[in-house]
Parts: sequence; C-alpha cells; structure tokens
Amino acid sequence: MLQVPFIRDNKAVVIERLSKRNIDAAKLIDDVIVLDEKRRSTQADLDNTLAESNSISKEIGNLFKSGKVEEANALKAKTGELKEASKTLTEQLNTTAESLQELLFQIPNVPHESVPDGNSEEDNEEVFKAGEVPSLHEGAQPHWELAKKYDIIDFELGNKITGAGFPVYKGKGARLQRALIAYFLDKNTAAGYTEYQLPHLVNEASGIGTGQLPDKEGQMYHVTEDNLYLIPTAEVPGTNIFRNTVLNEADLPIGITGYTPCFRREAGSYGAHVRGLNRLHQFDKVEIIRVEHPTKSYEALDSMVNHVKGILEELKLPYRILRLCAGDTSFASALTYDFEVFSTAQDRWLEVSSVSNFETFQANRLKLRFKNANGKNELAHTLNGSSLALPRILAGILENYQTETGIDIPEVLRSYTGFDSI
RNA sequence: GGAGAAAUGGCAGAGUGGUCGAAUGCGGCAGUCUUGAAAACUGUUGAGGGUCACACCUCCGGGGGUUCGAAUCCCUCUUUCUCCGCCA
Repeated sequence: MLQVPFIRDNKAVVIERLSKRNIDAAKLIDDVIVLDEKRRSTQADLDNTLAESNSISKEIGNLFKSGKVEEANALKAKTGELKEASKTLTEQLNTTAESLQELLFQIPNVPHESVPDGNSEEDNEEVFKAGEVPSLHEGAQPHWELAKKYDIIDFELGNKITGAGFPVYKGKGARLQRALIAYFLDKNTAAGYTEYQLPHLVNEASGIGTGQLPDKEGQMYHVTEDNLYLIPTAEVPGTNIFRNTVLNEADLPIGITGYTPCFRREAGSYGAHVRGLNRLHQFDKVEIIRVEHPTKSYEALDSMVNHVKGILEELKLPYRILRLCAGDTSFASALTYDFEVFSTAQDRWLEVSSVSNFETFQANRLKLRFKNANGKNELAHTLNGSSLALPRILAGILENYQTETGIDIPEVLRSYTGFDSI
C-alpha cells in the first residue's frame, strides 16, 4: 500500500510510473487525494466536537462535586446534542476511511526507475545468463517420465490421496527433496540468514498484512471452521513476524530464512505448462526475507540476487536472470528479478526464484517501522526471494543430469543425499 | 473439551466511574560530578491522527454497549496462566 502523503507530494511521478504498468491512475490518484482531504476535515470536525463534549463532561463533574446538581443536569442536554453530532461524524469518517482504503488497496507499487516498460513476459529483460546447457543423449525425457521410470515421484498416488497437484515423493525422490531443503537452508544460514520454522496456517490479519487478503483470497486454501489460511509462501508468516513492530535502527538489517510447504489453489491454471512438477497445489520452498534500512534496500536486493546465483552455480544448472518488466512485476513489488533454469528436455525456461524489493509497500500495511536517527518512526523496506523453490529445481536436475542409465546427483548435494545417482 | 483467574507504557507493576495517557520501580536518552568509567543526583522518555508550529482528538488485548463522563461497569472474541480431561 502506497503512503498517502507520498502520493500527495509526488502525484505526477506516481501517475507516470504507474503508467508503466499500463494503468491510467490519474483518476484513482485524484480520488485518493480528494478522499484523504475529506477524511482529514471530517476528522477535524469530529475532534472539535469531542473536545467540546470532553470539556463539558469535566464541567459536569465539577458541578456535581460542588453540589450544583441542577446546573449539571442542564449541561447534559448539550452533550446529548454533541453526542449525536459525533456519532454522525464518526460514521462519515469510517465510510470515508474505508473508501480511501479500498482505493489504496487497488493501487500497485510504483515500479523502480530501472524497471523496463512492457506488458508481458516477452518484455522482461535478460540481465544475466550462465551455465552450460548439456547435450543430452538421444531419447532424453521430461521429468514426469523420469519420475515414473525411476519410481521417485508418484503423481497418481497423490491424485488418489488428495487430488491433482499433490505429488508423492518416494525413496530417492523423497531423500533428494530433503537434501535440497537442507542444502538451501545451510547456504542461507551461512550467508547470515537466521533459520526459522514458521506456522503453515495464518490468520486473517497476517493475510492482509502481506497483501494476499482481501484481493487474492481465492488463491489460498481457507480453513473456514477456524478462519485460517494455508500459506501460499513462507513470505506470509515470515514477514508478519514484523507486523505492528517498531525496530531500533541498530536492529537492521534483519535476514531470516525458512523452509515451508506452500499451498496454492492456482485457480484458472491449465494446459501443458502445469504438467509434472511445473505447477502444483502443494510444493516446498525455502525463502529468504530481509528487513532493511530504506537507504540500503537496493544493495540488499543485489546481494540476494548474488546469493541465489551462487547456489545455482554450485548446482551447475544453466540459468538466466530476468529483470521483470513493469507489467510482469507483481502488485506489491517495486523491482523483481526472476531466476529461470533451462530445462533441456522440455526445451523451456522454468522459474525457480523471484527476488523482490517491496520498499515501503508491505511495511506500510504491516506497520513495520524503525526508530530513525532523529528518533522518528520510519517505515522500513522489506524484501524477499526464493532460495529456492524445490519442484522446478528438481525438474531441472532430473532433466539436465539424466544419462542413459540414470540420473546423476549434483556434486554439492551428494553429502546430503548419501547417493551419487538415481 | 470442562472449571477458574488474568491481559495496563520497552519491562515489572499500581490504579474499580470524573482533575488518569495513567503512580512507582527498572531500563533507555541527556546533563551534573569524574582524567575516563561506575555510582550518585537532576531532567527526559509510548503510539496514531492533526497542525507551519501549537491546540486538539484517539489508543490501558480486539470489537460492541451502558453513562454527561470508562483503564475502571456490562456483553463478546482472542490470548495467557492454574486445575481436570485427552493426546504426539
């Protein structure tokens, strides 16, 4: 959520930057400013009414004390009127504030100046590419075939137990999953991130805090009996650690990492791109989250990108980094880099990580602040990224490391798996 | 799941209808003293809205109510603690 004073002071810039997202925000921004003015003037009226009412109440108290009961009772009539007035004003204030909030919820984050124009993934800018695309043997297969051939992932069993998109990992497949999680967590903690184990269900306030609610409600599994939501990413519980928090400047930067399963309804997805591990309702992911001083957040973003790069290089997977264009950058993000691994057998790029700087957009909703050098509370910047998402990494490994006789395990993982090949 | 108790500022902890945004202690910050530090002493120290700045308003777990007036009374939700039950 953008800050109203920021919108007020930078109206033209906000509109211009939002136009990169292909949004004509002029009307929306005007409405916000008008509503905010109305909110403030209603608040002022209400405050004055309450002030008068407060002072009369005090007077009544004093009159009662000195035994002037009749005078006191006379004043009560006056406060009755004020009470009515303040009630109406409160209602007005609430509706105005709600409408304002609704508008603000509709406005995405302002893209960073380096974000390229564009509407779709074709306009994303490749900023880095590395790794060798292996030349596979004749008859190389996509991972869903390999999974069946080596009996390491059972999609049909998942269908039986739960439904589509809930695969069952077996034997070496399960062990490889566990190895990847442990390896990622080790890399992240070695880079200074503190490991967390987080709840997999969150309440409504947390969903609102990171922006899944109220808009993207349909994307989360909802446990209605207890009004809890299954997390779509560790970002939700991880970032909500800091909801309604005032940190000390010296606490920054904060870096945390955690492994969680992620649950996504993926309503509306279909087709070839959802085959195998490409798109699932439940998958595993190791996330990194940072809370940064506003002057340091882009430095932090770079270091996160370098960190993920390091992991992909150790895994020796061919990958590229994209700077997402404005149209492809998620609602809350100011700047996002996507990492994609090349799947040789599928002959396509698979997104394995998305690293974003949200600047104050999330912090504003979360009320995540720190006490700055002047002793004032200031919104912090939040960032997060996958480090990394398991299924497509697994797909990438299976497909790129396949040989005619099996699947080699990347060397860095062998101490975790306890075997060299499948 | 049942019975009972509780939730107050960074922490501890007073406050059961009016002058309480809130005693006191600890902690934090600033100063005095000191070569420096500690101790001692003095001052200061929650958040949000609003204003050029004041004023002013709101917040004593969340929401609602009673009252001219609520931290204080009532309802409700959440959380914590104690006891019982169940349980990995």
